[in-house]
Amino acid sequence: MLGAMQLAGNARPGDAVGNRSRRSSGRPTLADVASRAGVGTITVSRALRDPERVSSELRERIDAAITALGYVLNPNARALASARADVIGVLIPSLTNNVFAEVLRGIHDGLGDSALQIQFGNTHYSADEEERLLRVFLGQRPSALIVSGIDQLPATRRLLETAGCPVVQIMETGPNPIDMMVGFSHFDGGQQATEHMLQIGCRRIGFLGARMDPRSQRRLAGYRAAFRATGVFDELLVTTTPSPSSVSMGAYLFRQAISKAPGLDGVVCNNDDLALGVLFECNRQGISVPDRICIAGYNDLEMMAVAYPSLTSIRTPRYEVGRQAIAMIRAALAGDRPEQVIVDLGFELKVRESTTRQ
Amino acid sequence: MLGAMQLAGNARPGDAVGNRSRRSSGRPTLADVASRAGVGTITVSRALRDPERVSSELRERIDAAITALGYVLNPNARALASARADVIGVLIPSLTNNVFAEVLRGIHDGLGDSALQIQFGNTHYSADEEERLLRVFLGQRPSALIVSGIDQLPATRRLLETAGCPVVQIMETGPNPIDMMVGFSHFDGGQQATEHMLQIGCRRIGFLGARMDPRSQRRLAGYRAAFRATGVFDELLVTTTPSPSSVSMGAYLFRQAISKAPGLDGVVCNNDDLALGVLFECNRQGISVPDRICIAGYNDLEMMAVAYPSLTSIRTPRYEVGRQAIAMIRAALAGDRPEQVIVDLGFELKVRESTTRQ
DNA sequence: CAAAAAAATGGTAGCGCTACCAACATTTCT
DNA sequence: AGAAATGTTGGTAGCGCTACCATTTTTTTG
Repeated sequence: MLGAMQLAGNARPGDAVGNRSRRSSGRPTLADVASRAGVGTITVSRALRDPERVSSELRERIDAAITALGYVLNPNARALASARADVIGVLIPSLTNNVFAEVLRGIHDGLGDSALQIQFGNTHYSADEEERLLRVFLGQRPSALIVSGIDQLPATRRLLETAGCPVVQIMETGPNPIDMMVGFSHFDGGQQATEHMLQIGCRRIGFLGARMDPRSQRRLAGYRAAFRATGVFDELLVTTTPSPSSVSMGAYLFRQAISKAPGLDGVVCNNDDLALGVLFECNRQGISVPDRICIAGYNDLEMMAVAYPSLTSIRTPRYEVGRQAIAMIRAALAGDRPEQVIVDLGFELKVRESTTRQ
Repeated sequence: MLGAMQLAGNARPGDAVGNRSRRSSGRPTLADVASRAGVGTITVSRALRDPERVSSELRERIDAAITALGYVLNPNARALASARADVIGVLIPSLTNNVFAEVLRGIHDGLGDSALQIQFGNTHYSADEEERLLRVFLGQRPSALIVSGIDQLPATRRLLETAGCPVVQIMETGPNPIDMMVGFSHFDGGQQATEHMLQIGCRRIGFLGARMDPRSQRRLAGYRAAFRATGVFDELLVTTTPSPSSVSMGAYLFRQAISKAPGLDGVVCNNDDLALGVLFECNRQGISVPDRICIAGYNDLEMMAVAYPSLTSIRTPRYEVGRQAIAMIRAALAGDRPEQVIVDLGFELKVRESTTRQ
């Protein structure tokens, strides 16, 4: 087994680190670096955390010792001693969702060369699972927490409020932030897409929604609001399912919608996967897009602009949400908490061929 | 700031945990649980790790104390004391890639209710970044490591060999595993897709590839091999780019291919995004699929079956790779290392409308 | 130039847990 | 019956680091 190879592999002959006690990991420690550099352990610790506070001469000797020994700091020991881990806990509802994958990418990029690490948890769109994971995370005393949405359970909210670290709610904005917020309005997005369709002459606009998490619900609410102002609404126009979203689900929901809502001339979709499914189903049934059916998606994934016909969508700043969340956390950890604790990054309606009638 | 709220929030009045030293975190510790239950600390520790080894009477008293105090184990202290963290390091080349998102999902599901946590790193398809992240991970003495592919740098490989924990290379299989492997053959997949197209009568089959990481290279090699056996090959049929893959890149590469390789009658794509881009571009240019151009993708994402026409693809067991990797790790950690250290999960050619000519 | 302030460095005592050994209680064996 | 094996429990000494203070050195100030 590999287990046996560890000592053999790590014990460098001629090294200052000789025969240690059985409990030791065999790796060089801060004390090893200190004795090799001829300084106290605490000075090495300082040189690592805040090089400015150590004279340049000692700093050089310490750096040399670190590279000579191949020293790597033990984050567990640091976390234990300082009662604070350099970890940001991130709670995301789904992994297979492109949208959150891009948020995660933004988070990673925002970290840059900071020592912070990401620990992330997948809540599977379950508030209970979110609370369970949060408790696990809090046990590690994270430096900061990022949670998705604004609909935490009351108990979860209390946990977050007393977490003792910066907390950022992402993907949405709302009135009562736990601490900070970065997102955009899903209601407005749903409304704007629908208004656009009404404007180009659609009258019987359906709404297709899968999963129907709180953000989807708000998009649907925006859709309804657009009708209140302008059009004639009919409950049969709304077709939703609690099942997860997918391209095939888009095709399925469209088939349902078209059979129960006669005269349908457009669909606003919960997200881009559904919209793509609708497009394929229209192609398959020989329904012309946009002449007979207009289509709008949500999120503006990369494929939307390439599709034929290209698909109208609401461009959401997913990557930017991740970056901004980290920027706010880093500012807060550095001591200068942003005075703007609710950041609305907005969205943009991208009008394309699927809603362009001449 | 929230920092100030922590003590206020966590100090439950009337709690056994009273005025602790300033350094303490304020949370109940193992010792608090032990004294409340009237047992030694080590017994609580055992009750937590291996309940079977503690009498049922003490176990109940300990459980009661844990819930009464709201005790949460400090993983950093555990990791420090046992020189081993309950963490599995996962190194993945991309986050925005659906394929790896599903592997990650499989990994998470495979974990089930075990105490293991995932720490994952994004290598951005860079071997140097992979090595850097690996060093960071090794500093935490993970319980196991999962790395993508089989093309690690020699130094990275050495680090993994001496990591002293189970290591699983995923997504590919090959001759010299560092420790264990779960994957499938990309060469065979590329070859099989190409052979299928030759079989249905295509003669001038192009290969479109983006990113061209090692796995893509092997798919391309399989494509070439298929020609060696049957068809007449022409280097102009291959169109690749080091840029990341995307649907628009598929459309772009197809435009290139069709202009430089006259008589093109089919394309084998590196992955499904490219294939979808090709389909859209064909639609846009009025090129009939499959009558004039046949299309095959790779991975068989969910949308492939729904597209119109539906798209042929190689179904790869991504989710299963993640699950299997964890299963092997759990077995190894439990002491019974699987005797089958290289697991080939295979793939399946899904023939659909885009390569069906009557 | 002495006194005060600031900067640089070190010693020591934990952080909360587990490895290791020891002690005792209980069962099984000869 | 006593001896040996097994099971259960606890004490103690760290794991590798940082907080807190003490000490020494350097700089600034009146």
